[in-house]
Amino acid sequence: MADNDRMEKITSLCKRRGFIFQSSEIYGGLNGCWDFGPIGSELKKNVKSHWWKTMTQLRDDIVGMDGSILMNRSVWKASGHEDTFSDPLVECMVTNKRLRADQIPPQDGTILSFKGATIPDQSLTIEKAFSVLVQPDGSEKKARKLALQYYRQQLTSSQKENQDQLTLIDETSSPVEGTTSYNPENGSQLSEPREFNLMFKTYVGPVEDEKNITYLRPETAQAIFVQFKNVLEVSRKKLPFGIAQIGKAFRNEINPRNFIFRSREFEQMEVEFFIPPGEGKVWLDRWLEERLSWYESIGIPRSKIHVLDVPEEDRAHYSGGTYDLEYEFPFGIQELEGIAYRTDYDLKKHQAASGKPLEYFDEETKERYIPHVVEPSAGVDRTVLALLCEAFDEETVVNDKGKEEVRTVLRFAPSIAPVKVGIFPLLKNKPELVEKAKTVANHLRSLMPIFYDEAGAIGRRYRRQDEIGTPFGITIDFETLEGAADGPYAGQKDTVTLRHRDSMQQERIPIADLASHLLQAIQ
RNA sequence: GCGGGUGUAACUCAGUGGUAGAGUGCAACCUUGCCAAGGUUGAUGUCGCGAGUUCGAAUCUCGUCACCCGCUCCA
Repeated sequence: MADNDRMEKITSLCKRRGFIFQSSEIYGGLNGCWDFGPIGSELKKNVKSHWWKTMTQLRDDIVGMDGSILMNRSVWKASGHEDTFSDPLVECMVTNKRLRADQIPPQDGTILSFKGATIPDQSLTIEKAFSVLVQPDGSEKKARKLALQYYRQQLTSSQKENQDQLTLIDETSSPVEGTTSYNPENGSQLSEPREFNLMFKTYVGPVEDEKNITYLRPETAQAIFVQFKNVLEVSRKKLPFGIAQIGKAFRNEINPRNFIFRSREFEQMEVEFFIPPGEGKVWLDRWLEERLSWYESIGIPRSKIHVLDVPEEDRAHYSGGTYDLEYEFPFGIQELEGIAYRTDYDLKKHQAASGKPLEYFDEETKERYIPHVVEPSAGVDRTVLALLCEAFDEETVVNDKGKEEVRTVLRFAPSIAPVKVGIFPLLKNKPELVEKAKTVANHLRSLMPIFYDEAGAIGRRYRRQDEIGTPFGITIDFETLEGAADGPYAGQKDTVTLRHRDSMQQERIPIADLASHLLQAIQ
């Protein structure tokens, strides 16, 4: 299941070869933020263009848009984000479990209060007040045990040696009715309520005034909903039709984890697909199939994707059905994409809050209604990570001297590989080879991302490209200049060696055929 | 947010109070006729950051930041 070793190798490769760096690294980084380097940004760009092309260019029923990250605060009030993304939370002081302050039931009982605890031998005293609620049917003994547990957690590791001798001081007790300051599960005192806001708050304009508050968008979807009417109007589409968008979103995650998997700033690729009411389930299943075949097309096989039909109790409040597409990451099976039937929840909310009609008039049935929505929502960064995990391979090969060694290779599908072809003169110290290689490089450079490399032994240059997943290598050798020694092009000049990343096999091919051959292979 | 671990060159890591190291990689040159070859030379370090203790700190103490693991959280 979890394979930490593999994940570390991938992370390390990403840094070493310029896929992904820690954000603001020279200042110690920033939790939950990452930068894409030269190769990584190319890979990410390929994922996005491939998605964009599939969603817009290759079909007639989806148009694109690019919404702003900052929006009128009313958007977040109407969508429900301001309420659900921001809660006063309290924490159990013993278990650190977080609870919503407004959901604690009032309780009766007796409060046992302590002024602190002490270890007499070490003349060590913790002076922190702590109290426990003893429920009418509860025991005081248990309450004291819980208090001791709390004080033990306050000890430093060196003080913990004699924690058995810890005793409570100044116990007092008083009855109480209807308190919400204690954990209903164990009676522990709760911390003061704190605001937990998962949205990044900011001010529009230079004045930090309450009325200027808005948020960095926590999802791109809302930009689409609030522009639904405009896009419908100008695109002259009829239902069912969709609006696609790729863009950044921000969530102040409590605990970013797993490299770029859960970060605070991330990029989403979303379609809001508008449909007549009653067609939700049908389109949900159609989109599931669409999306699975898309992942397949970029090199993530269906067998590696787990489709989770999210049970109703786990779904978002607005959802009338959700599929989670999960990928087998080395750190576990985790969500790549959510396909949610959002019903007419969002448009209905915005229509009510803005007072602007967001209805659709169906010319055929002469019905007027608020469209329902099916939303395939994918994470760009997660997809990139899945591609890296899927592509990463360590292959044992026998080297020149008959010794076994490890070849690290990223087996990207050619269509998404950051660099398509490496171009090498066999030897650097032969000007005719170098000159010819540069001519070939310049010939191909306008057609695809190439990498020209003349430094070091040819084998090393091949392996360097293997590590960033370049599917093809072209070597200009003496046969290029003097004519092929044998094979179909025997005697013919201007042929090169074409080397394949996965098999390491080589073939001869005329320079004149390179462009068309490669362009076809990287589609 | 809690607990545990880690932080030294681009990467992997050694270095237990006294001059900052290795392997790999990188760069240049030589050699080299196709899979990380050989040789020579070279560059790169605020030892994560900040305080403290000390004549002296990569090393000890405290704080802090980041990453990893386990919880927790994930509208």
